[in-house]
Amino acid sequence: MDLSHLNKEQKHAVMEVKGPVMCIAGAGTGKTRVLTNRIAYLLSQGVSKCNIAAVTFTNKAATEMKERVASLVDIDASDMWISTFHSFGLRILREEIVQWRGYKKGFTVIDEEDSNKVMKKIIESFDIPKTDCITSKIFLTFVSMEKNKQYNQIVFDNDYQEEWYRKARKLYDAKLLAANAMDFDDLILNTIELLNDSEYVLKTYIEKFQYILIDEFQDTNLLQYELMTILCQKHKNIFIVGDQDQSIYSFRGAKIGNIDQFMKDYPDYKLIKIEENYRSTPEILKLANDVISKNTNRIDKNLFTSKDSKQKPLLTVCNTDNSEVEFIFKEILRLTGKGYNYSDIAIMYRSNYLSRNFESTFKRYKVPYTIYGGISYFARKEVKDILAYLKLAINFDDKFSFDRIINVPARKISKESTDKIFVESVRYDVSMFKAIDYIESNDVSKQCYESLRNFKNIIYGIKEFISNEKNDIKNVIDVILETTGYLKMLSSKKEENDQKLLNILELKNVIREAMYTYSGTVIEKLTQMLEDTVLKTDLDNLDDNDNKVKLMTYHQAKGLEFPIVFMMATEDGVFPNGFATNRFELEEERRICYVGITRAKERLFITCAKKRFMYGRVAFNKPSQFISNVSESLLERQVQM
DNA sequence: CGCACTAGACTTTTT
DNA sequence: GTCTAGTGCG
Repeated sequence: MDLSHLNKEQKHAVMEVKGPVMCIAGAGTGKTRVLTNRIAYLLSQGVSKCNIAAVTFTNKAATEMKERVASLVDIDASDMWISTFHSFGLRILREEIVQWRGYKKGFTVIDEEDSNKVMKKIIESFDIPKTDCITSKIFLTFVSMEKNKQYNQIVFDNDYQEEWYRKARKLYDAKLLAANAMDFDDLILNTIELLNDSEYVLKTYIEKFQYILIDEFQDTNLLQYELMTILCQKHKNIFIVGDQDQSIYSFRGAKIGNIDQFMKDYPDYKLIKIEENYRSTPEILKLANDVISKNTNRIDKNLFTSKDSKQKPLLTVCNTDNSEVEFIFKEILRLTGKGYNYSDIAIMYRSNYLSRNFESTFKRYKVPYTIYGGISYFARKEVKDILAYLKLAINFDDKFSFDRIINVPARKISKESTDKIFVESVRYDVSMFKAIDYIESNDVSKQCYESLRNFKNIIYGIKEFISNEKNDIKNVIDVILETTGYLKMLSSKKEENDQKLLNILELKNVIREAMYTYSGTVIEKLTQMLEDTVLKTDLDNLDDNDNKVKLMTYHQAKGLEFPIVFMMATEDGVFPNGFATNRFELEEERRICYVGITRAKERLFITCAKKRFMYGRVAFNKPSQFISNVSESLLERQVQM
């Protein structure tokens, strides 16, 4: 295999295939290239593709990795174990669980919204007075912390809270199990437990995964690391790539400490540092290096580049948030006038609300733009509603889908009536859907009784449509829209529901695509697609090469690069965020800043405003300490008139 | 059951 | 300032 396009360190990281390897790859040093080439190299050395596992954090990264491996060695990589941590766990669980700890084959995975609904019902059932310390949100964070073994992070306000939490936790587990459902954390936790429970399963997978690769290692949490540790215990060919300076998810449980743990667990590990950056100009890199050098406990590294010099990053101190927007726009117009495309430009900020100022100005200047953020595609209410009909038609046992749509659109089926159905379903040990048959006409209102019959017919209608292989399967979306009355509901307020309808119709494309990507009968393909959508946040193909200015948070920008980057609202209290107080939190903010700077390839503009409207008040902010502490020579500075 | 109103919150969120 | 979840009324 040809590795001549790699530099010395990259080559080393690709070819050092035996034993534990830690690869420190700074921003823009070709991390993905190393990973994909390493997998390709393994394959070219005769390693079978089923003996390799590679895990990342995003679907996007996983898809990209698969595609690039496939093109490097010209194989079909679609069935390779290259996936997100969660899909990885799910795949093992799906393959191995027939009957396990009460879980049955065909279990469902629920998202945070569903978890929240479950917890809310539990707290309601306690029938205790409302308090600030007993909310579903707080309890769910506790559940997640417990599942992730972050026991030390759980701090109860008082005994009362702890007592109710313990009860809630038990009920939460029981409800999920009864519904044959797992939450996101369970996908990792249960995989570990299953491996612990079953000698056979453990043996299968530790034999199987001869080579393990972990991407973005700095963002792994305790459980994810534990899972991979278990799996590589036999072959110990574990390769981790990461950059502790880009760890910006500790609020989600990411543990930079896993890097130290790795060094302890595998004392004979090999360290490979990749420091040559292929992305940014020397001026941008110098600033990045200077900013991040103020963090403590780093494995020291110094990015360098052989790229040509360009202008220094420019800090502009603006008077107000509005004049900051003006400044950025004038620059955008100037740059596009010089030949840059809109798509070369990204505006980045710490918090989503900061994008608000831009919308009206973008429209006024007629500059095309996309603001990233907000609710992701598969989490949208209307999308989930339609999918719930499809899920229920395929699987009558899907309690979460049943609850979701039994009265959406409103069809006079009250909460009391659904409670009655639930009672019947428990009594006869059948699904909620089947339990409708046990409801007598005098149990509920006449309206409700009719609606229930009708509801059954709707679901049977959908089932019939998807069972007939002659039908064009993507049209099931039209069938659902029509028969459920969903279309009628949306038409009532046309203007504001237009986008919703478009989102729903986009599902036709999703289904069409699924017919190509999955195999089996139509229903099998649909089932797989529906299982996968829980773990998807956005439409992969929606990330575009269209000629628009992109606006996003630094978190969303991780892994991306742009010729021109504007870092706006770089002010103390905004960035670093006012919530960050202790040293640990400030260091994470500084890493976010580092991520921001290193997104830029050619030009970096940093702006701040002396006066800003925040939360309906005027705030007088100082320029961010991250930037104002930087040595004089690294930055061009200007103050707006 | 569904709408309208009010209180309160208000970083980041790969799954 | 703006969005949300939760309450109360028709």
